[in-house]
Amino acid sequence: MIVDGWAVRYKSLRDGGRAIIAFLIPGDLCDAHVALLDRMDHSIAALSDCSVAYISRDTMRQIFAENSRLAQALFWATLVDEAVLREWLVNIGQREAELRVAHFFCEMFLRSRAVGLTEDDNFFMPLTQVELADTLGLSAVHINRTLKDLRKRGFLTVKARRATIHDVEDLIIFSGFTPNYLHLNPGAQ
Amino acid sequence: MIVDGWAVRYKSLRDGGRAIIAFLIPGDLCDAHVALLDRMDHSIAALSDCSVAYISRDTMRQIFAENSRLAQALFWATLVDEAVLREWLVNIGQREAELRVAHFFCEMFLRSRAVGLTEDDNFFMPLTQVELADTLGLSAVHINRTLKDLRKRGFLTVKARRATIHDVEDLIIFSGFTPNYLHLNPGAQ
DNA sequence: CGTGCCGTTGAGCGTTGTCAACCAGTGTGG
DNA sequence: CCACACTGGTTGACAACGCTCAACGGCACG
Repeated sequence: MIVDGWAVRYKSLRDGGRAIIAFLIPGDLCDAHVALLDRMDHSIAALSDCSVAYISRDTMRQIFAENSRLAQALFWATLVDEAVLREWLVNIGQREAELRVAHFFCEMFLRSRAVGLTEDDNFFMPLTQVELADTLGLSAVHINRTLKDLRKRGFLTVKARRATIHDVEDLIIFSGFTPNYLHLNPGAQ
Repeated sequence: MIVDGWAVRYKSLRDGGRAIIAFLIPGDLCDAHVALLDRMDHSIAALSDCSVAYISRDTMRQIFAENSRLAQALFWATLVDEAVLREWLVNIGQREAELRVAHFFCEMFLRSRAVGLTEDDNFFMPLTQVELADTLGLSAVHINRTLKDLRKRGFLTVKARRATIHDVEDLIIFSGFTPNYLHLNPGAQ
């Protein structure tokens, strides 16, 4: 489990490139897979200095054997991961560049805020433009131009590993963001 | 759980369109979510006549409480779903149209074969070109042209709700397909 | 003071989308 | 039995979004 910093889930491509599949921020489980799917089908790397907490394979199995509430919580976390992945698929498959980037920043801002990592309207966002490109299925050059446009329109600014969202409500409306997929009220029912 | 036929997981878009997120074929669990995430963040629909088996919410909870091996199996199935989603993300984000379509047919062929639903080199594939477009983040027109190209190159043919893969090995190499993400040997460790 | 990474900008090109027309197959009602 | 409508597939022309290549600027680091 990530305790501090950002990590990244990615796949390497035939042509030497890489596709970024998810970002892990504090509070996220990063490797529930290993306990069950023994072959990993992707890689994980730190993006900044990170602290992580280990949960051993045996502990995982014990949880399933002895603590059904915890097992359900783990299952729940995985289902949320899946929901996020589905939304990324929509974002990348259907939205054009400007909305795509805006949507991504909406998500990361709300997720950061949910774990208390925002300061007013800005948050820790350590990605380079190349990394954003690998994430959003765009070229680095186009990411650059798109960020410029979003800045010019007054939506957001990225500087020195921090992103500032000038008006979250505006950005949510602009990008067509629907926060429900994040299932941010944990275990709610 | 789908027993017979194809179903589809999708999200409706602001502009009236829809994004297709996954296909469910016989053997797939379609709604483990409902038992835990009470709000559904997407929709499911049948694409052909379908038979389904119901597992009640209570049964799901009982499984977690009383049968850790079954709970693990459910968890495992969800992790595989997630792996497929990740690969779709790569496919749509990084590959150009022809490879994208080829990759998709590879996957559906191998998944169908794994549940014994292929006949030699062809299998049930009920999607229209519009549905393929909503799946792969391309326009219907471009799907049409791409299928034409793939046919001309001798890779695959689609006709009357069946797809024929002329040489799976060729198609796998062409599309850069790596089957490991499907985790097709169930429960292996 | 160089070296290297990251960000920025311009020019030209290519893949893919849009619009529009048309064809083939199928089911329906007169 | 034959219009008719409807759905799905096919094709062409043109526009646009995003990519590639290339050059350059700022900044940190050794």
